Amino acid sequence: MAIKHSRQRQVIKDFLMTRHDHPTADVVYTNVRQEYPNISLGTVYRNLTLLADMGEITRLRVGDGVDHFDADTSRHYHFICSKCGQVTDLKMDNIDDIVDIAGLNFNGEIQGHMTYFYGICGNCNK
Amino acid sequence: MAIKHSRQRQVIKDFLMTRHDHPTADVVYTNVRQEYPNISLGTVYRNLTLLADMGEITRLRVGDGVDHFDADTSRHYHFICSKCGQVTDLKMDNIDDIVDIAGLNFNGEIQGHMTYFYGICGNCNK
DNA sequence: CTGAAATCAGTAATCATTACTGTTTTCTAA
DNA sequence: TTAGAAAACAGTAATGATTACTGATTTCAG
Repeated sequence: MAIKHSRQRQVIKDFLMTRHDHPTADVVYTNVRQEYPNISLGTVYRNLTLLADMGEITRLRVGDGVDHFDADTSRHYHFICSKCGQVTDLKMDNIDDIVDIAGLNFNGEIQGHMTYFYGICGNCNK
Repeated sequence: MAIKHSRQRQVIKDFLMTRHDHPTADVVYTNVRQEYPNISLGTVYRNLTLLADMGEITRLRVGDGVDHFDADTSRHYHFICSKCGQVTDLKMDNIDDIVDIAGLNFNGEIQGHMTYFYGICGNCNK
């Protein structure tokens, strides 16, 4: 199943690259729709999954029951506000060494870890 | 809304305390059903949520799209196998200090973090 | 330029979870 | 002990995110 170029996938990725707030599939859909009025929600989901599988974007699961997507594929951490649900990037070093710590007493192969932080964001905290 | 005792809630919690594999609501349902044949799935969900809100059990979100539940409310970390989906406890110290690290350059109040590890478990790795 | 493969739009189906409703259970206080 | 208000229940319908299906359209190698 060789991957062929698709206008829709390009538009989706282009849109995602303009945003730094980790939109959900539905937000991607309604926005991309402005410029590509009859794109279908299924297409958005399929391409987000495809892009994520290809490593061109990242799928984010921050415990709110909805997947978020991020065009920034560099390893970094996220914060989700318990009040407004906003997802923001955190400026901090990677803590990959905790994978080693976790593996010390574990019989199996730990390939990675997922960490996110939660609390009240600056806006909601005023 | 004072909380009243309920036979069903007791049975659910009792069952959860016998398991150390972090079952999902559906697994709780089918098992509790053996001993309480006409308990409803809604009751299981309602009571799992209630118990979690009361802090008597923990709701686990390990990125597989399904909530898992744990009668062990002590702070500890989890590993989820990418192959079989099994969730197991990890024997390691807490790394709460990463909340401080994360908060260094962040404008807002970080209240906690959620971390889970993934990879291939000992069983699947054979 | 052609045709097989990939992708699409639109829609139906799935799956976990929550909401609703009329009935039953719990438990306080009379 | 018992009445009755509040809480919880069983059963079922609804929701919301995501995936699967289908016949039409697009892509692109030869």
